[in-house]
Amino acid sequence: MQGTKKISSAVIKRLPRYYRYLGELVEGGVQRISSKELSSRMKVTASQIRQDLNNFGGFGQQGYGYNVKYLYDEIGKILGIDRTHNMIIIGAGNLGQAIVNYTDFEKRGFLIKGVFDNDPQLEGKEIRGMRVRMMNGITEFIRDNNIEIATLTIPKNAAKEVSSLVVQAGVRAIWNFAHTDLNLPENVIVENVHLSESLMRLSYTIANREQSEHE
Amino acid sequence: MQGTKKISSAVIKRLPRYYRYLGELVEGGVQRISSKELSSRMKVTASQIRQDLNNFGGFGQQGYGYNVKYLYDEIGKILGIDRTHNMIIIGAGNLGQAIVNYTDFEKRGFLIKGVFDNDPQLEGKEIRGMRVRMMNGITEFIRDNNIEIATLTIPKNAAKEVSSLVVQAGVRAIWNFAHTDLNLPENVIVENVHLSESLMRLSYTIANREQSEHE
DNA sequence: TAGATTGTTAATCGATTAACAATC
DNA sequence: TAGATTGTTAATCGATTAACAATC
Repeated sequence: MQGTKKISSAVIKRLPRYYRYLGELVEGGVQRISSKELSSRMKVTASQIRQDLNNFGGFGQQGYGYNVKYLYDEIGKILGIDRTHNMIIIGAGNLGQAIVNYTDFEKRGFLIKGVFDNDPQLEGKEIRGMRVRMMNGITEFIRDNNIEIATLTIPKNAAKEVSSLVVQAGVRAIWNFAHTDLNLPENVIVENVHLSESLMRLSYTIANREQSEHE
Repeated sequence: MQGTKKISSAVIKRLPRYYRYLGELVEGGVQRISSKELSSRMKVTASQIRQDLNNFGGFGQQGYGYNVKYLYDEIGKILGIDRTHNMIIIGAGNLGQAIVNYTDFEKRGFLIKGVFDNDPQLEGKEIRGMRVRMMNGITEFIRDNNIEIATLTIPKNAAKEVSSLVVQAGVRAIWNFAHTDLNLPENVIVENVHLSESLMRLSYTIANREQSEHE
């Protein structure tokens, strides 16, 4: 329902964090909250919260604030987690297993339908009740199970090839943990999680703090 | 050496990606590159590359471009990976194990000195030649081993307490995989990796693309 | 009603892109 | 030298913050 206005990626990056805080408030039994109160908890400006939300419509009420549960649900809809998404994990190493075992994703509607690897030693291994499958049947699996998202927890040298393969089989989005950029058609959605880059940013900040401390 | 000018976080976020691309060029035996050529590979503007680099000094040469190896090394220094960082992993579940087993971090100078958990069943378990330790000795361990970074791969309900504990023991930076914000003194560096938020951004984009496709 | 707080416009601030003189 | 490409200033664009009228 958000019309034609383009939502900036800065806003989209913040949405899940709003959702998390509102979820905690719901759990805590809080029924209403003002942008001011929420801003002090989240350490952002109240102005930013109101601006962000108003990209999607007016969810609050003057003089009252926001109904926590309602706003939580609305942001859930905006984030597209009011429905389920079929997902596969490619790469059954520790990281792949960690994602399969983290049940919160399923709670949010991301249904893990299959786990794949190319190591014959892992074939049939059970991870949270799911047998690891070999890569050869993956195209059919994607079609038969209406897979929307493929999570890549594989080494970087295999990532470009595997991502092309699953996209051709019909996957619409890639959650990419491989330490490389993928080269896919424009209409394929890619969300990168580059852990080594995250660690380098941490390292940058350490190096930089030290410097100012020594001055 | 970067003087007093404050570097924007937008620039810092891009630095590791420059470093990755330059590393690949070094491996590929490429000796020089222009901002234009790099920009077309990385799909950013040449102007942005030159602006970003000039925050830290002039690394190029008019009419020539940049020496790949030199620029790679210089960005490495800026990122603080020209030296080693002692690190511990708290939480020996799949995610913690994945990080311990991912040897590239060690190659970049992030030395994993210990792995901790509070599950007695895991005590002494070997992960890449390292015994899992119980939490009770962690304060001494941090002091004795000069630990700079603590990686938290533990559930969110434990994260705030554990992070305070290790900070008090002398840790300067937290690499936080727990799905919560930590509440630490200003001088402590926190780098968050919130996987569920990443997945929600992916989901947002899916929901949003569908909409425009249907119009 | 009076007080509170939103939705929204205007002002400010910062980041990106364009342009070009300097110079290798 | 002529051509290429940087470093850097200026112009543009976008995001954040401030302010306030609308209204619950």
